[in-house]
Amino acid sequence: MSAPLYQSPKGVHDVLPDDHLYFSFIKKVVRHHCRRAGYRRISTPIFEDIEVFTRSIGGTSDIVEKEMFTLESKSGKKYALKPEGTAGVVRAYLEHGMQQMPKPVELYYIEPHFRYNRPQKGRYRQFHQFGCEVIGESDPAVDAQVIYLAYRINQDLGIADRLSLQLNTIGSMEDRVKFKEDLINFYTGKERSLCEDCKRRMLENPLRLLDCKEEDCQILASMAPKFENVICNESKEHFEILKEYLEELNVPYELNPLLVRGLDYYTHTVFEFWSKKEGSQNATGGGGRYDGLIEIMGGQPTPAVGFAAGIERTIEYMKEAGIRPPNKDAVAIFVAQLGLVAKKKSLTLINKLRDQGLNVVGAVGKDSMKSQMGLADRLGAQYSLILGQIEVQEGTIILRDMKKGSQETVSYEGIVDKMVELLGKNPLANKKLWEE
RNA sequence: GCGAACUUAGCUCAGUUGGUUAGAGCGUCCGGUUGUGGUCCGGAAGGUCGAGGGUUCGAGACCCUUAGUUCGCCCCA
Repeated sequence: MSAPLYQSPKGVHDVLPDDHLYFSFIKKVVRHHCRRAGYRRISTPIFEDIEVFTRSIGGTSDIVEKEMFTLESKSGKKYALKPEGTAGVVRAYLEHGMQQMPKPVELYYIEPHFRYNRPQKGRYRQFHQFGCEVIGESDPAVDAQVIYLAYRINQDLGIADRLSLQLNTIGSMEDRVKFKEDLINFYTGKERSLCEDCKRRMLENPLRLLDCKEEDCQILASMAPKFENVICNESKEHFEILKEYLEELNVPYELNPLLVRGLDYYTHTVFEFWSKKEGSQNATGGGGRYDGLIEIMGGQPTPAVGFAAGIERTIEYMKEAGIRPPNKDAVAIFVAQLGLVAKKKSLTLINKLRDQGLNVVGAVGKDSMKSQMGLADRLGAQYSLILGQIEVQEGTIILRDMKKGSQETVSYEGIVDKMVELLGKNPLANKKLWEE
């Protein structure tokens, strides 16, 4: 079957068991750190009224212009699959009156997202992000703590030193409007010296003009108006204090005056985690402050900060770093059996072992000892328990250490306790899972 | 959305200037006599060479179309 009848659509992929080891691990680390910092988990729908996104992200952003998966109901209502997390969280915040909650409101999410763009490695049409939002506090200490949380998660995932934190401030919304005007004024009349891309950038995203790699454009960029001259004092001060906090927290960062983010709602602080390696799709995540967004979405003016990171890209970097997540699926015990009576008896034994919190697999549909042991080996079982007709009669069972290759015949009576002793007690054993 | 490369068994890849029944390694399954794995030996299954069309006596190899993947641009997760 070299050409399967069906395959997954372009740019979307199955998450296979081996990759779920990474997914589960990342989820665990994220939950652990968010919980400790007082965040609570939120999930928003996979699709929303399209305006939730167009209004928040900004009509001229790439995401809204060409990367949204749109849906239309039979009655003509327009929806879009969520391309990022913040818009939906803010919508939920306002819809459920979370303004009433003690401030700041701290929320985190681990969710699939969708963008209709041309797939490449690390850039898919369905991808997963974890992220967090802190709503209702403007103090730069919160920015610092959000950045620290992201950094700390990267540390526990083993990729912190492979990433560099790029940091910048983009001022208030007014500052940026003013700066864009200044830039356009400066470049007007100089279009002839610009490359084709920059001519387009001038109309679509003037801030990107400063970032062009063409030599002529760089010369012009070096003479262009400086953002420092436009930025308001409040934003400058906010940024200065943030940098001090980051130093106090020992979070290394690089100032990057050219860092701008693709979503319109950001204000003041912006940051991204970039790979230290050369490459294009190299940001694992990023975020920033969005003090204007809640008002844009119909709420009271409310300051907020957040960040989000891509799980697929994070996994890429973990693999590069040689990080192997723990395998909670590993089989501890394989139960082999011979004869009908033994098979029947083994079914109960398997369940008793499982109830002790052990991962146990039994042979089903395999009759020869040889193929059963072969299976135990390939499953990577630490121990095999062998129950045959003789053992059933004698009230014994064979316990085989697969790694050592040695085995002994022990009493069937105490085998469950013995296995628990050998493999370590599981705190969840014999306990209702909903009890703390 | 633009430019380019790639696409042969489950996986990683061979396949000489177009020529007989398309190969290897790994993996899978089954054996190497009585109830035992990982090594070794033997055997088997598995491919209409991404799909569709064309050129040719003849195409995995050449041409066109299409799909997917990857790289660059754009942008970001």
